[in-house]
Amino acid sequence: MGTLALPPQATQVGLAVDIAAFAMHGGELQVLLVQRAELPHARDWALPGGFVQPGEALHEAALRELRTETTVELEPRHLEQFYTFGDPRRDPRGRIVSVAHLAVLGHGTVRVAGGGHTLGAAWFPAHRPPGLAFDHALILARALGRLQVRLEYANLALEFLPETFTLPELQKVYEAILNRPLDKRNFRKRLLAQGLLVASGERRSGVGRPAQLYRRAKGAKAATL
Amino acid sequence: MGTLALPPQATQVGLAVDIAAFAMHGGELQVLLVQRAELPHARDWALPGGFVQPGEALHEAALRELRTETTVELEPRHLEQFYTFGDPRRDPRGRIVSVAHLAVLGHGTVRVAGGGHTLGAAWFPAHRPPGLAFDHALILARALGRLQVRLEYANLALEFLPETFTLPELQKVYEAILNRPLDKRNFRKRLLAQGLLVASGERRSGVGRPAQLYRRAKGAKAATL
DNA sequence: GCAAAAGTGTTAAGGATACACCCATGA
DNA sequence: TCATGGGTGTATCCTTAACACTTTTGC
Repeated sequence: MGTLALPPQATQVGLAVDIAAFAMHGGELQVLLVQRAELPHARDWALPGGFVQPGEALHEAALRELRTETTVELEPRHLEQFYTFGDPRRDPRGRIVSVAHLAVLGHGTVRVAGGGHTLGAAWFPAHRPPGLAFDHALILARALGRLQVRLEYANLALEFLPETFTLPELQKVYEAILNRPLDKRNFRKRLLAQGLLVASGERRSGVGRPAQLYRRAKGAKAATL
Repeated sequence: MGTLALPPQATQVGLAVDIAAFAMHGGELQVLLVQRAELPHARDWALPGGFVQPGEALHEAALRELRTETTVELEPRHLEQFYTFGDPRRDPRGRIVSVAHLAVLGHGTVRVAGGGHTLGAAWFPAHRPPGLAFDHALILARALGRLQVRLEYANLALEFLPETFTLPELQKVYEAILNRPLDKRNFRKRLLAQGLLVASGERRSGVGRPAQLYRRAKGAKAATL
């Protein structure tokens, strides 16, 4: 057997992950951003992210960065890698390649605080973010596109909501992600026809007529890949 | 201004690209493989690929590796990144992260030879490849899945064919990629209804009735992203 | 009883599927 | 004239989109 070391032509690069983490609140789709403490782009807002550690899988790095940079309360309900940004000049510090991830944080994951080497963390409207550091505006735009595509043929919308929810609430999730209104009757027909939802019998009261509560049907699995 | 060097926590990893390059011949979808000359996995077949060089964009690295390892005759008609494989143990030599690419090589790109540090290069049936080195069987499987998805809503099938082609030829491309037969009448209706093809007036003769030749309609753009 | 939000059905159009025979050419 | 592959049309089903009024509750 020969030696199993990295061959000499193996260029070493900095490997990072960035995470576009979404949640619903205030009836709007929000994205989680951190305020950078260091140069370059000090005090600018950016997607949470950082360098992958030795021996760490990519999705582990994404989870760790999310936790340490933003003090989110819950585990992401969905996490997937969606594109790798490797333009040699995307970061002025040198060659840093970023594997971008899309995360969905469930209902209630609203309180965030800066952690580690950031000045803070906060939610921003996903469809009209502030100016972002590096190429993060591009990364966010692609994450939104991916989220919209996933929504259609995975039941990803459920990940934004608590265990029980009403159909109007679910529709608001769809509308916030797609950024356009949907017809109420067609929406209900389509969702119920999929058989992924079951009525829980309870009703949620508030102003107006109380709404039927639903939960994910047994055997309906979360979307992966 | 502060210094703009890589921060100390930036783990350096080996960054590679691997390419699943497809073409049609013999009425079958084929994938281009190279035979490894070096350990690990010496003499095993693998996807062409290699390390990204400093200052080189990811797609440039993919193009370069394709050229130097396999002596293909033509530029790829389509090239896109589709997933990044970063399991810390995917390569016994150390931490090597691979950005996997999907390539379509046009008609006529059939003659290949090994180049650089490979023992050879050859085409294999994409749906039943030989045993592959590293995690390349997984990468190939995902590339096939992506190719099938792309086929539907991009006019990617045209990239497999010469400038003019017949509808039966185009149908064979679809069938080879989807790995199932399609109805001739429905296929023709659907493709012609899209308005992406125009008859060239010429006909191609052979055994049986000559077939109408088509070409891509002006203004029909190649699929990207 | 009024404001506010939930819930409900039908129609029309377009797209997808299933299916069998005739046509043009070369040998 | 026969073998070979190219070319054509229709009926059905399903999915999607458009569209307005009634019901239930809290105040």
